[in-house]
This record gives sequence, C-alpha cells and structure tokens, in this order.
Amino acid sequence: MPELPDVEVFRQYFNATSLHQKIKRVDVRGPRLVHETSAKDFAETLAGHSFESTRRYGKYAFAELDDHRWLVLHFGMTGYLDYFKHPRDDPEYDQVQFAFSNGYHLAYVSKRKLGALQVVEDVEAFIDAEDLGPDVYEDAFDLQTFRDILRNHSGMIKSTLMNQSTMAGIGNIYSDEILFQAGVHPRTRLADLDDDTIRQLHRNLRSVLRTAIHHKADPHELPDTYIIPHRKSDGQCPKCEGELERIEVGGRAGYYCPACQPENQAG
DNA sequence: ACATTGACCTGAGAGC
DNA sequence: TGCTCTCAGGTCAATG
Repeated sequence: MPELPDVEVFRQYFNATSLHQKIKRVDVRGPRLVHETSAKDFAETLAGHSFESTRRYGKYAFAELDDHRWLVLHFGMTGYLDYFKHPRDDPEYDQVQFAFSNGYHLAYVSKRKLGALQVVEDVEAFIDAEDLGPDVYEDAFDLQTFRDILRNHSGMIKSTLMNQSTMAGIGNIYSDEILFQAGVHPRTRLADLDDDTIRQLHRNLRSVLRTAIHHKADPHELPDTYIIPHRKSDGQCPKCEGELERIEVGGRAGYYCPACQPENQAG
C-alpha cells in the first residue's frame, strides 16, 4: 500500500492513537529494519519519551518526540501500523512494537521487511540527505512547479512520476491511476507532452491523491471510474470496458487501457 | 541523465 | 497435499 495516500492515512492513524502517551517499552523483532543504530540503542532511545506530533513527506511519516527528535517511518512495500490493546491481538509479522503506559501497543507491521525506522534530529536534513524532490501533495507543488520539473527531465512519464528524487510521494499504483485519469500512455516521453496534457496530469495528480486520502486509501472505496480496483490481468477498463493491458515501464508492471490511453496522443 | 538489471526479504497464489 | 515458480504497492547500487 504505502504510497503517499497510504502514508498520510497511517499518519492520521498515528495521530488518533499514539500521541501524548509515555512509551514504556520498545520491542524490536526485526532488527534489520532499524537503521543507523542498533535495535537496543533504538529501543533505549525511545523508552520513557512520548510522541507529540506527526508529519509526512513523500512516502515517509515522522513522529516528533517530546525531546524534539523524530522517529522516521518508511513502510517499504508491505508496511502498516496497527494499534491494539491485548497481546492476543498482536498482528502477525509485526517488526517493532511500542508499548504505551495506557496499556495499548502500536505495532509497525511488515511482511517483507523492506521498510525502515530510525531516529533523527532534523527532518529537513533527513529529506535533504535522502535527496527527495518536492512533496507532490503540498500546495507549493503547483502547475508551474510540475511543468518545470517535466520540462527539465527526459524519459518516460510513468518513471518520472515514480522517481522520488524528482517528486516525492507517487509509486507504481497511483502513477497508473493518474495516467489513466489523464488519458496518458505510461511510456509517453516527457518531450512529447504538450502544455495542455501537463495541465491534465497535474489536475488529475491532485484529485487522485486527494480522493484516495479522503477514502482512507481503501481501493474498494474509490470512485467507480478508477482503474486501481481493476489493475490485474484480464482487468476491465471502468470507462470503456475494454480489456486492460499490462506493460513494463522502468522495471515495474503497470496497467493501462490502450483505448483510453493511446500512444502518441497529445503532442 | 536515463534505462536496465539484480539485490534486498519473504509471503501469497497459481500451476503441476 | 505439497512442491516449485512467479509475482508483489519500494529503494538502492552497478552497468551500459
């Protein structure tokens, strides 16, 4: 799940469950997920403190501690959060567990252990060090910013949307949705995008992310016109009912509708 | 600068 | 049922 909308929902979930409570204990079951320090040091660093606020940048969530350091959460391909009370509700594949003084627990769960957790002093410095481009959900990510980025890079649109150094937040799933809503073929070269198509992409980028967040990033709750619930082999286009096609772009499998997203369209 | 490939890690689902 | 194979929403490094 974890692209920008999912991570934003995780952040809201964190806010609703895990702020302003003393962290009694931290259990690290997947020590390799802890970066920059040992699992032991990580646990000892957090114990006794509390989380006071959160923010998100791209696919990263950050939780501010009462000493103003930040817990960084990255979810890889399979990560999510689960807040529960009784040990019997402990989710399978949980990698890190925070035990709060109110008796509840927050679990960072990941089947594939591709995510990462660490504590940093400074979020801006972290974003800088990770070489992340502008967050695509910020107000500052306006049409002008988007157009400038596309005009200063080359390559295929789907790869560009997914490149976190170019712009931060979009992954494989939502790039498919944005391209579908804009009627743009995933392999379209940036040089072949005219201004009107760039405007369409920007407009749809914003509306897709906003809509997804609004629906808690739950694929089943998305509008009927979205491709996400249909993106599998033999999937049907929700607009023209034609058969979707699978395509490899930049080593990732994308789905698109050859009728609604023709090659060599605008430009 | 961009594309391609493999690695990381491990479970789920399909096919035999 | 059990085994093997392929694929999976992310990122990183090496190579052309």
